[in-house]
Amino acid sequence: MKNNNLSETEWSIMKICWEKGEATARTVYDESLKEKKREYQTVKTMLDRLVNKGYLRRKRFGPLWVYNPTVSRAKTLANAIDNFINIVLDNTLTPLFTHFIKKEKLSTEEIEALEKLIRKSKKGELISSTK
Amino acid sequence: MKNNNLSETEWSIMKICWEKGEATARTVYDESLKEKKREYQTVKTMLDRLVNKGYLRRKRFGPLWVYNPTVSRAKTLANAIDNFINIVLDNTLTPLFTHFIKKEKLSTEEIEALEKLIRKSKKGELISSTK
DNA sequence: GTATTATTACTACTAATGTAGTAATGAAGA
DNA sequence: TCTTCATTACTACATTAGTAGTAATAATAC
Repeated sequence: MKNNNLSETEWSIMKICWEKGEATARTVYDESLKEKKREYQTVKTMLDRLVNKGYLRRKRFGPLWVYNPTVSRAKTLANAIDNFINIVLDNTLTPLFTHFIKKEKLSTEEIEALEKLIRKSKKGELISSTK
Repeated sequence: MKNNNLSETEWSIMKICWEKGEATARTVYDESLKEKKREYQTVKTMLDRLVNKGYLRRKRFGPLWVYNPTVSRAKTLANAIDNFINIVLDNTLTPLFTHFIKKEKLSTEEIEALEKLIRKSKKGELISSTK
């Protein structure tokens, strides 16, 4: 089984692809320049790798290829979050929350999401994660 | 500047080191077996790499080396979390919270931490993160 | 003190990641 | 149609990550 996780650079390319929906290599390249200086070929390679990893699909449009995501951003995010919590946090969320407490930079939107989370957890059957 | 981020395997080795405080290669190896089958040499290489990356330090104890962390787990976690939020989540926390809402598996301890977080964010000056 | 065992040091090899060059092909202008 | 420019295809190369083998050395058991 291969490791198909996204690398740092791949994330930034995927972000652009999700935003655009459909895009040519050129478009992605131009957009990616705003974030970091990279050669066109580098971006191209990333796109092709992402196709290989199954995150993107490409279709011919006359002479050029158009790339578009095969997986939703939400789904990919969900995986990444689970993965991160598993590998780094050892499946405990408390360090994460304590971290936020220290930083205490939450938008109203985020606070709302949090309150919703608490309400839901309190009334619903809550699966206590030991340790 | 080198990329000194911890890889997946390195995280699991570091976890053991943090837990033990001080440990010989052998100890770490034995402990790591509980989690996954690996050769002793593999673990040894990881330990040495972690020394190179500056996460571990080693001291001679007679004929053998004893490894111990140079950075606290909390600090390393904090970095990793920031990094993750930056790279994957694009600095928005909402997807993270929505993810938890979907899963709704929070321990009482975690809920407590969350409530504390909300209280703190509400009274303190809250820096609204746009987007 | 010699054989056996544990530990360390050194080395190797494959895959993944980040970066990019060059050749080939297709389109488009003159 | 010939030249030029955009795009794609193919290839390369250094670095990091994951895995581990072998040689050397130190300890320990008789």
